Amino acid sequence: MALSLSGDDEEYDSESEQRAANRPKPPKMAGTTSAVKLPSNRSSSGARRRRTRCRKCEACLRTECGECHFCKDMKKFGGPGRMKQSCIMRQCIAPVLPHTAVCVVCKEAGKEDTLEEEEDKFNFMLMECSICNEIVHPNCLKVSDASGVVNDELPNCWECPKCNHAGKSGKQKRGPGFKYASNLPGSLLREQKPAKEEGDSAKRRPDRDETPRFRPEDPLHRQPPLLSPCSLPRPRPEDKLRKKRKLFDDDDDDAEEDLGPRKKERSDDPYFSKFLRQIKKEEDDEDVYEEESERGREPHFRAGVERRGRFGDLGEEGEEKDLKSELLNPCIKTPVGDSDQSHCSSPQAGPSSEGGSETQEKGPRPKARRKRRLPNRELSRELSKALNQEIQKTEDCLANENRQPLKVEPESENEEPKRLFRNGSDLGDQRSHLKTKEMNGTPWELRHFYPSQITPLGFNRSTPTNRPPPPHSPPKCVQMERHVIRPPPISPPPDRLPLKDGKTHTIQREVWMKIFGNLSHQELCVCMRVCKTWNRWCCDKRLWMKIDLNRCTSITPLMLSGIIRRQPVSLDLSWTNISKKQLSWLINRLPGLRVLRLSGCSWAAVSALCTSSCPLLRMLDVQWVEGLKDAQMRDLLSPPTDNRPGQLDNRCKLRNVEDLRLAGLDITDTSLRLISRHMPYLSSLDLSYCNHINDQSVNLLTAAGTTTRDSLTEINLSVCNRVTDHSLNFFKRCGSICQIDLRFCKQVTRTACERFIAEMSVSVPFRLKEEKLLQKSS
DNA sequence: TGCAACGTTCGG
DNA sequence: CCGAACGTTGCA
Repeated sequence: MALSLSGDDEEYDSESEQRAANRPKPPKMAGTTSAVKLPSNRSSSGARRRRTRCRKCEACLRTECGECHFCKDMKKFGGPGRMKQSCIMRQCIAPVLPHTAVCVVCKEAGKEDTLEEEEDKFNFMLMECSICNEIVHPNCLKVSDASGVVNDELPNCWECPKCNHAGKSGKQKRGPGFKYASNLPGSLLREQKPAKEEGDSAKRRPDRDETPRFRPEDPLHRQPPLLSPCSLPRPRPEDKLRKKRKLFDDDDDDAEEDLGPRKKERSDDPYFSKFLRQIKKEEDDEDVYEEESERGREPHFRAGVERRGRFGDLGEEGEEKDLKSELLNPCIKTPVGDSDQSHCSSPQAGPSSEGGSETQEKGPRPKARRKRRLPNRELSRELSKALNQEIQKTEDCLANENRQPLKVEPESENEEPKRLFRNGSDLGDQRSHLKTKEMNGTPWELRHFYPSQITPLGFNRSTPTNRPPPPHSPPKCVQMERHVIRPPPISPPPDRLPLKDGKTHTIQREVWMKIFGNLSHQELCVCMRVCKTWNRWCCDKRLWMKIDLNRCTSITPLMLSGIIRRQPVSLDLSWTNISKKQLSWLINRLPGLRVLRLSGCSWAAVSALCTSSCPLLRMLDVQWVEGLKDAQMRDLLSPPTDNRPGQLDNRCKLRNVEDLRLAGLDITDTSLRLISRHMPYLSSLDLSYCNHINDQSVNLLTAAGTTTRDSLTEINLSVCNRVTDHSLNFFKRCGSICQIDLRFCKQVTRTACERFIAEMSVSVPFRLKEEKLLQKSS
């Protein structure tokens, strides 16, 4: 077999062949060293060589989390050890060829380390073809006119000139980092269907167009109320949409605007412009930079993201859409291409392999080029690539050293996918759509006002149908679920900004950080596009303590990865269509999360909290969650069901919650009992619009022996129509209560409030801040 | 030699 | 289709 590995491979290879032909797998064959089975889709000459950890990337340097599925399986963590998989947090980002790999031609190992010139390095490094699996030194190939296509995603991986020239279509080869894809919300594995791999791009393109992944009506159906219960009316998404969308367009027409901020800075401000030019890497790779930036404008963001970003101070709005996308997707705008860093790391997650074939040679010399084609078969693929691109480029690239002296070239197909999402109609009739959602004559938009903002009349959500339609669970949305999202980076950024001349900028990182700290998220996103160093700096989690995706109608994998990358303390996913898998995945990777807002999401999604542990969570907002009733509250509050030895944790998963928002839920005293029992630190409780809440409920919360009696400082019972004056008596026993909101409680009278104030005045002075809104004075 | 874990198969 | 299982590889 054309395998460039150590001698013993021959046998196993033939064995593999046999196996492949004789499936199902025969029972253990004694005496043979059956090994790597060939992929069933194998259409080419060699068995694929297993890759191994790079041992350098952040993932490799991590220790096992001890909590993931695979860790729990490990013997060292008390598991049976059957799964034999690496910790999810340790999935190598840049799996390398094993040391034993040698060139199929000269039988020697990679020699790039012995060389200085970038080009030599490339010519003497081992490259494994993702199609025929041959491992060769590019220099050992005699193919003259064709060049190989380097797979950005994996070190030492390309489509060799032979295969490339023969027009074979490649399969995406991924390393270990991808192998658990099938176990994660973002599986990529399933995409590698052999049957689908074949076929030319010409065929695929229409294919894709026929099945747009983004259906115009989807976001409409899922449109949450325009007013959140706790805020002023927000501008309608469509108001800004046109403009914002345009920011993301990368059509030629729009390119100028698209590049907007950066270009402007560079041209308008001579100083800044000069400065930027000094930054190492940018100047030499101007084209690359541009291109990467363009490329970075990933199409899917144009799709679902409803641009109502509230990142940073969004008073100025305008570009929230851009912002939100960028925020979560900063790295893909990262300029790369610098020969000393970018490639490097190997798994440059660039768009890779399969897909179209219209790449063009730029120059004669580089023997290989980076593949720039966007896959045009499935959106999921685009997304996958974009994701990997993002992650790998910005994070890991910086960490590794492989070098590939390749040139980047423009890629026309890049623009392709975008069209899918630019259908201006997608959000076009939101307005009319919303109108159809009016209930009981109350405009949709008004349904979620807080009492102070609405007329409570007719606002009694007494039946489930009166509930604001929360988003349905996300449609079976391939693009959202097929992603490998890697753990957040830990590597410290450089202390100083490297400049082109080899020196570094005089201002230290911490000073820059202070400056960045004064910028809005929107501005940060712009800064992220300046250079890799800024990109990393601006991603510092201190700058992203709070991430707000409220009402973002489509949570994409890129967003998820962006979130993980920033490790926010506070995350607002209200009124989004996040799925259970996504949420679960997120929570498990946000160990420092303190504030989680999920209002208006579906119970299907929120139920992710049942299986995930977030011990640090202090604030949980699940108001208006569709389907969240007593039974679900029990699931939410009860200890994990996994009681295998070593997994036992009888404590409530939400035991540290201090602020709980339950507005608009059909919960009864049953839930309140659980809350009282399981949330000893509960200080603020929002039960507004809960129609089952009555005096007895208040009695429960304030009864002797309950922790809530002493811990509660704020309670919101507004628009709870079963609550009467009598409840006020119960509140007298609350030691710490500071605010009682009884606004729009039909059965609560002002007189009773005044009486309460009078009676309490002896010990704790209260006042009426508003009608039926009692607040402790001073 | 033993451990970690890759990549595939298989069962639900 | 998904995830558990496991044979075998790669390396210290």
